[in-house]
Amino acid sequence: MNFYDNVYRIVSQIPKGKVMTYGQVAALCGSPKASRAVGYALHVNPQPGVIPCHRIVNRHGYLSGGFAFGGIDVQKLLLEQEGVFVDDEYRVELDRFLFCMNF
DNA sequence: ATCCTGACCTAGC
DNA sequence: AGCTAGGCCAGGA
Repeated sequence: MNFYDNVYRIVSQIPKGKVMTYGQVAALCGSPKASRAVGYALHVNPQPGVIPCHRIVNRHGYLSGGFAFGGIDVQKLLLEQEGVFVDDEYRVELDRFLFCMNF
C-alpha cells in the first residue's frame, strides 16, 4: 500500500535525537486518524535498520512496546544513544524531543 | 465480501 | 485527573 510507503518515508525522515507520534505520522501520511495503520505498518517493518521504529512513540510519549527489532529495552537504549532522554517508565519528553515537520 | 484484531487517538463519565 | 467506550485504517482468516 502507498500508505505504508508514506509511513516508512516519513519515519526515515525523522532526524537523530528526535521522536514522533503515531498521530503525527498518520497526519503526514494523509490520514490523521490512521494512527493504528501507522502502528501496523511499523509492526510489519519490512526494512529493519532502515526504518527507525524506536523513534515512534504514542501520544503520551510512552514507548509502545511492540518492539519489532529486539525489545523495548533496546528501544530505550537506542533513544538514549541518539541523545533522547528516556524516563524509567519508558517515557520520552515530547516537549523537548518531539519532531515537528515544518516544510 | 464480511468479521476480528491491532505498536492508536479522541471524547465522555 | 484517570478510566472506559467508540472510531478510523489496513491486513488476515
